[in-house]
Amino acid sequence: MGVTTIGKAARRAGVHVETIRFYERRGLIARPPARAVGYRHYAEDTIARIRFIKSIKQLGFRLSEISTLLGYLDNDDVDCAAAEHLAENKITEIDEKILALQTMKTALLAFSDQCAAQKPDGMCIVNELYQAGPPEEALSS
Amino acid sequence: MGVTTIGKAARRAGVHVETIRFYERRGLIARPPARAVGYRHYAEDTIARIRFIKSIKQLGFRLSEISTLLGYLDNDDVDCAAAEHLAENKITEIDEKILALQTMKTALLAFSDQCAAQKPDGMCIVNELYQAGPPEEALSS
DNA sequence: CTTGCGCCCGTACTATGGTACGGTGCTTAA
DNA sequence: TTAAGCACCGTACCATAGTACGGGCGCAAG
Repeated sequence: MGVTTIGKAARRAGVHVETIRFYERRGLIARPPARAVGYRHYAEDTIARIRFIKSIKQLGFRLSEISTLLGYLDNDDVDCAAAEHLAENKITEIDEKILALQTMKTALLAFSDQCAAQKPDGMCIVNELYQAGPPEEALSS
Repeated sequence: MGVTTIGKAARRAGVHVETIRFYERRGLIARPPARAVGYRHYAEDTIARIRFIKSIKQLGFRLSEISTLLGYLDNDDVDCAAAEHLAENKITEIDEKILALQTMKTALLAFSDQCAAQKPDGMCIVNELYQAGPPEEALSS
């Protein structure tokens, strides 16, 4: 029973079988040393590695970034300064996304308000916005 | 000079030529009535429509959603209640995204702090996190 | 009239993170 | 021993919003 096949590994790591295979293709985890015996056998540290990937991913890192990070780890080449740097860059990135979303939200709220204010005549501002089009000078993509 | 070809239309609407063609394929805008004369000619309202798409997109709506909205508009089937509903759904969606990002940010900040605290021995917590793996019970995807 | 830019079209490719499929083969329990 | 159930593999596909490409023409200016 002790043989950890890909299915068991997937269950233990909390991912799908296909995800493990996908990570192998991407080079995030090594594929077990060929099937001399039959099926691939997954070692404990591989499972830990998959869980690590999963948890880092939840911090908003892309697989490509995780790949780089794992490269450092595999070479014992991670110091706190580098790790902090990664984290801070990601925080900046996240802040930018939040800001963009908040901008959208503000605009949507303003839109909603205009909608509510204009109800009496039954005509929605969407119609006017559509028929008029936004101002011509708003051309910066 | 008055002939608005796709290139001029694109410049005036603030998008790329390929984007217009892409929108045509998606059915967001009608493709001008074939080229009897030669090149396609873009009417003013088509340009306004593209600008409308662009501005709605900036509110966070997907092209598929914009497509639906345009369908309503084309049938004069938009009232304020429906428009407000769309906006509110989108706001909810945006709030969820913001929340997820803020969760990430909090975790990253905690991570950063731990990094800063552990500097003395030169070992980064990333290494430990990696070698230990996250707790086994964290299996809910 | 010819050069060259712009437009035509379908198709393929980009990034992202998987998910699905189909045919074969190993493995294990009844 | 045999059938069920995983595992193996490559490849194709999902959504998203374009972007790029290549070959073939139109059209206008010089």
